[in-house]
Amino acid sequence: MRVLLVEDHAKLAVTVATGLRREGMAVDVVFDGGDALAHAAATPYDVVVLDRDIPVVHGDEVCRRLVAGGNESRILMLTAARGVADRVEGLGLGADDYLPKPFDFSELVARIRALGRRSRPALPPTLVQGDLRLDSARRIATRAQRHLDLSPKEFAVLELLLGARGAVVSQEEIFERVWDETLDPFSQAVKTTISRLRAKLGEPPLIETVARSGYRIQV
Amino acid sequence: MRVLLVEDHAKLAVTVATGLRREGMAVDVVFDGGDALAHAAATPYDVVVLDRDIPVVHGDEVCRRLVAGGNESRILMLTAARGVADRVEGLGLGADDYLPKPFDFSELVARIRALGRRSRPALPPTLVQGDLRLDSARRIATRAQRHLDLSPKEFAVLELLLGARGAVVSQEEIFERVWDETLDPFSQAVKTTISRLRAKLGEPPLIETVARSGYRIQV
DNA sequence: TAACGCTGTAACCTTTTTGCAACCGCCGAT
DNA sequence: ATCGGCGGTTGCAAAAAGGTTACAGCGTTA
Repeated sequence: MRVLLVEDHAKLAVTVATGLRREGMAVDVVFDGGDALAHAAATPYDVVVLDRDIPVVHGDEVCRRLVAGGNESRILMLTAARGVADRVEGLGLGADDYLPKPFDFSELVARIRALGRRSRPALPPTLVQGDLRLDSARRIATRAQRHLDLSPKEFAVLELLLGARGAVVSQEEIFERVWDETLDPFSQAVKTTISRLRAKLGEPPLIETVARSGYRIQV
Repeated sequence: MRVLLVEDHAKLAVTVATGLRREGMAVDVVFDGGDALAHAAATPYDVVVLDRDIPVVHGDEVCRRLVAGGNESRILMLTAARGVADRVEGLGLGADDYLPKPFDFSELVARIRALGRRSRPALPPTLVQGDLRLDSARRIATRAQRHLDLSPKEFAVLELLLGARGAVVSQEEIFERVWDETLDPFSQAVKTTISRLRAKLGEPPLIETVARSGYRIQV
């Protein structure tokens, strides 16, 4: 398990790093956001433990850039915030987890382990395909800078298709992943939703039909 | 995003499920551990939101069995415990995350989203033979950069032949693997399809007939 | 309470797929 | 040379699949 610890309080940093090493992790320590980005770009860390309040580049910004840059490390934010709103905001930045300070050391270890166990997130928070842009977290869709007013079901279907990266997704799979079991399996809901989606997406067509197989996004 | 909500407090369960649905998720609800295991086995959920204190089979046990059984869903434990020890223990069971009750709804949403952001399995490799390319996942066939508009049956037959890498495939085998048993075994469907395929593939010929044996792809 | 947005259903229409059957042509054996 | 066995082609029609739209139920909102 490779860990990058970003923490400007030298004493705390050393204590934590030592503790983590004792738990068998390979830990690198940096003291500001600039170094953090440099290190993360150079080394494939499993987890980046990121204090929010750090010099040069703020923790939030580091987080944003890591995610935007396609870095595959998991991010664990250390935050002084106690309010629920702040915590949610942290996750909204693309962090995979957060831990409010002060924290218990054994909990930090448990959370790093948990993060390291997870497979790669890989899907960036916003899916992009050509001039189409889907912000999954905020539920916002735009095409060619124009805002698309999608219903929840429409959004979910589009998200699924986009996530498949051009692979054909069967009607069955769409049905299984977007609708719950209360709906009749022979329902025509999928094709209706696709139809409505196409209308909202406009020209040129993005959703292609593959006969007897399903649908796919034009690549 | 497909979610299984395991929560025995009916009122809370309904409230949460409704809220999640409004966020565009497909939510199934069950009220005890037994049903939870049954549903999880039958449906590929992205995330299982698991209350710890549920009837029939305890949440911890459900979690353990899901993990042990190789279930690929992510598990988010809901726990009333406030102490660090209990929280750590929850993660130790194999849960991917936990959320102490009472929780803020928007935080639950954020966490489910974070968990569900999983990597797509890599697309299977494209089959290539000379200037012919078959992308099975996207259902796209091209020859010499020219797009071939193949029907599902045609695609399936070509895929089968290509998969054989130049070995002879008998008409019988093609018939068995591409058509279902509802079709008359003496049907001429295979040769018709081969004929149409050849027409679409163009020159030079790719599908060779081996008298009294079957067909094969030129190598 | 009225208006509105979301969503599933049903009815109806268009397009695609596909099996069949009739017909053609090659080739070896008689 | 003729016949018979194979295999190839093609027009056709039925069936299946997919697309569109109006409408109704429902829950929310003004």
